[in-house]
Amino acid sequence: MEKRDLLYFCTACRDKSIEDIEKIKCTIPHVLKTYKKGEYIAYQGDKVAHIFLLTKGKVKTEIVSDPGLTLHIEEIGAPYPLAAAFLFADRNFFPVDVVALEDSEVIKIRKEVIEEQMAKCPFFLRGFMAFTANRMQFLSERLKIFSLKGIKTKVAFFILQHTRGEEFEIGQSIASLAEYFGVERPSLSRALSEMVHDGIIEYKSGRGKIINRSELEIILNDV
Amino acid sequence: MEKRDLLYFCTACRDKSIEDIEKIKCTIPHVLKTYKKGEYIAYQGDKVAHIFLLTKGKVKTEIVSDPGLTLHIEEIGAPYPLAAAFLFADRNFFPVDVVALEDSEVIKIRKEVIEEQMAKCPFFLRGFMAFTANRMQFLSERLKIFSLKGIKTKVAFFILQHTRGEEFEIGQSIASLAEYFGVERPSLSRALSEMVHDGIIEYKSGRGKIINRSELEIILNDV
DNA sequence: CTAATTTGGTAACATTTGTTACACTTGCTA
DNA sequence: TAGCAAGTGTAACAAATGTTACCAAATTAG
Repeated sequence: MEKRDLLYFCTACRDKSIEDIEKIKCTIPHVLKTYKKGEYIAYQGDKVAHIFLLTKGKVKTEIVSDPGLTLHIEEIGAPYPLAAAFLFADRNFFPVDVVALEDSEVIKIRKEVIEEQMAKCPFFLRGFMAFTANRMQFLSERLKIFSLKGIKTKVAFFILQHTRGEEFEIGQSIASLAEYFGVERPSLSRALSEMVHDGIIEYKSGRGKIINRSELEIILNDV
Repeated sequence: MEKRDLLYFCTACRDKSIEDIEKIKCTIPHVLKTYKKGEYIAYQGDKVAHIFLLTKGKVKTEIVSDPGLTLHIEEIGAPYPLAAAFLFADRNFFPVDVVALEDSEVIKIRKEVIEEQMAKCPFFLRGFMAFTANRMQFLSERLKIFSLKGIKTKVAFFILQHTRGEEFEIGQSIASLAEYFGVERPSLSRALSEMVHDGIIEYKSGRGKIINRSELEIILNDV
């Protein structure tokens, strides 16, 4: 473990060199644990009393609904704070099992220690808040896109959000945009083609232009 | 404004009587603003430097993509903290306009003041963290449901999440469950009927029973 | 420069979901 | 008790999206 891992949330430490960080007398009580591939890091229903900073390795989460039958949920790679959303929530228990997919390393910091550190170090407080706020923002945006029905509606929303003036850039491949929307690539491709055909937008190789803005609005407001 | 509004996030104050709260010498610098119906509370692109506690009234958010053409996003009623996700985020500007739908009252507290208060009062810190964590949890769950393709998949996930043993309860009307899933009521109704017909579950008036659990798992893992 | 790989457009068809309308139940109210 | 409203199941049809396969364009590797 590097000391930097422990100061993951501290905006003042994040960019410091390893040497500088060694000099800081900022001590945070914690436990360092290593897990072999296949070991359980946390169990469904466990109370979340620590931050779990995954510093090395990779884990998966799964729901066990019946002995022998498990349901895979997602994979998470280091470095990442596990269970950050649960530590301070009213329903503060693990909704899933967490299992090491590779040999992994986890720093566990007690909730009370996190609270103290936030009270003590403004940079840590800001870093922690920034982490949760950024994640909330990310989730909000994705949920907004997902809640829009119809691929053209998603496209219209995306374009209106990513344009100032008349021209927009997709900034990523069609394939990854389709994944972002949660639809199949050919479906997105078809929707785009139809919108071009209908004279609503122009589009070519990642760049586009709004032709009929009010039509875009209509697509969106019809929802 | 009630003083309680100002201590919205403080878990120690939330349940106190108005009289008790009056006795607390906990002062938080703030600005109280009132807006007439139709007035703008914040503009798209504004830097978010305050928490906006909506204490009275109702607001809407909208994207203005072109003069005269606006896109309605959502309505928010008091009491609710506006822009809580943006205050500490790296991208800390309003993504929307915020407009008063009724005569409204807003408490504005500067970011620095919030930080100080969190450092000073553990109850405020916890309350604030609980608010953001609960919201993150809510968003995560909804996003999970939305990201599952196919109504039966959503149903399977929902059931496996809401059951210990063999029996489950929907705990809400089919209509509101359909809304939660983001699908139409008859579609959900059809999916349930088919699952009953296929011998996967039993279901009657809000209560159900898993008949073929492994089939449920298959539906989910096929995704 | 050419071949190989990736990326994107398109078409035909299958599947899912939405839409609309109606019947039936339940609980409540006049 | 009759009548009304809300909630639900269902069916026929329409519309949207997924699936699969193939080709063309763009990019990369050699």
